Amino acid sequence: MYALVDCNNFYASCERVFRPELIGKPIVVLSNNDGAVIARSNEAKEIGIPMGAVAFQYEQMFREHQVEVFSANFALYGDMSHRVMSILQQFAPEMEIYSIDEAFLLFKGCEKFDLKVLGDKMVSQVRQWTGIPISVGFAPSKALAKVANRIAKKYPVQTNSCHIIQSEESRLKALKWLKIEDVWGVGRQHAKRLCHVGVKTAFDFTQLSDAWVRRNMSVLGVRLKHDLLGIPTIQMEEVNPKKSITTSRSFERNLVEFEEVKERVVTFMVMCAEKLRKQNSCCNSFYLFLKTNSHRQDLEQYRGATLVNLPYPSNSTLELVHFATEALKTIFRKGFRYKKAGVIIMDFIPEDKVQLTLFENSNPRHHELMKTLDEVNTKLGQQKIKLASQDQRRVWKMKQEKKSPSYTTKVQDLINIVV
DNA sequence: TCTGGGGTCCTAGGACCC
DNA sequence: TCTGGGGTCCTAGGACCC
Repeated sequence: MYALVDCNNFYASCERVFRPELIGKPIVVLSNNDGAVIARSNEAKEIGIPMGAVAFQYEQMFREHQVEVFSANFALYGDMSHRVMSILQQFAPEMEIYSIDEAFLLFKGCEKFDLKVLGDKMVSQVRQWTGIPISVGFAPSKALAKVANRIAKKYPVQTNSCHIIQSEESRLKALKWLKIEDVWGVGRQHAKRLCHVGVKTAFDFTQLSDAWVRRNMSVLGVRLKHDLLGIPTIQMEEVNPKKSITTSRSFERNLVEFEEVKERVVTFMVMCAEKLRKQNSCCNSFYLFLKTNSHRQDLEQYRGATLVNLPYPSNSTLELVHFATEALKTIFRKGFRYKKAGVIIMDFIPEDKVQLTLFENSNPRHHELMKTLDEVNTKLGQQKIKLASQDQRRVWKMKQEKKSPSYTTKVQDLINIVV
């Protein structure tokens, strides 16, 4: 049996752990630059605030219902996620961390255990040790565990936040209950097409022929169908090193000057390179893009992008920044108002398996330099040592007016308890 | 004024090989 | 009437996830 464990309204719940007076009150968490709603407490959902709501369009609603608004605090969420995962790990022989707030557990060889008892214990222990509410779904396949989890989340009182799909009867009942657009792996496009052929529920989907599903939804669709039939087909996945690393941001205002954009692009590449070294890889190529604000029909639009193949694999910040700056020169056009840019590094190889080239290679002296740089920045805080080409004035420029303290990752932000 | 960020996988079609 | 057959690799675009 598999379990899918999912934290309820995760970001909102994290904020609530340290502000217990907000229990029962509507909370929303905003994206970077305080742009859009990316998490909502149940109370906020009930008021009718949709996912992705644009913050400035909902200001009045926030005021009217006294919605507590938070800027995203990813340091807090990442740390809370880590705590939850480390507790879950103790319950099953195998775990796959699927996202910041979800994990699959595989209970291989645990046939003697009473899953309901185990599930209840997960819920109460995570709640007690971290303050985060979770839901648990058990089933014979990953896709069905997702379904079971949804039921647990939808009916927390009846299920005690833990639902099990094991019998054929419970499987059919669950699939007939689940709308097709809510099935894991069925997005908007597939839902539309499925609707056209009369598929309304997950059960209807399982009645389609493999051939039709293969033709219209590729092998992924076929795997999903079998998983929903109760034949475990979607496997547990190992934690693989990343295949690409992205750093991109919308700017808090439009940027016009090359130098301004360059500063940002350099910083994005610095951040990518740090993550790249953390997984002990070098990259062979990167993609650089910049764009104007596509929401503004009144302004002239431009999207520039370029794929750069490096002459040699590298993870040196100095080298990568150099190539990024050169690449930016080729796509930057004067006269546009830029709203967003980003760097995606890819084609990784392990650091210790770099093939030397005949004419040009990564500067070997950079290796030690980067090691020292990473050590200093780890010890003394991010961006303590910067390149001259980065912006020297401030680290964060994003609009983040309602950010909560980093309660669990910064000593200055620890909560005080007065007895 | 104001609209997120970071990933993965699959497929079709073109270019190329012998 | 008829124009070989069997491959690989790469890329862009589309779909999905959180």
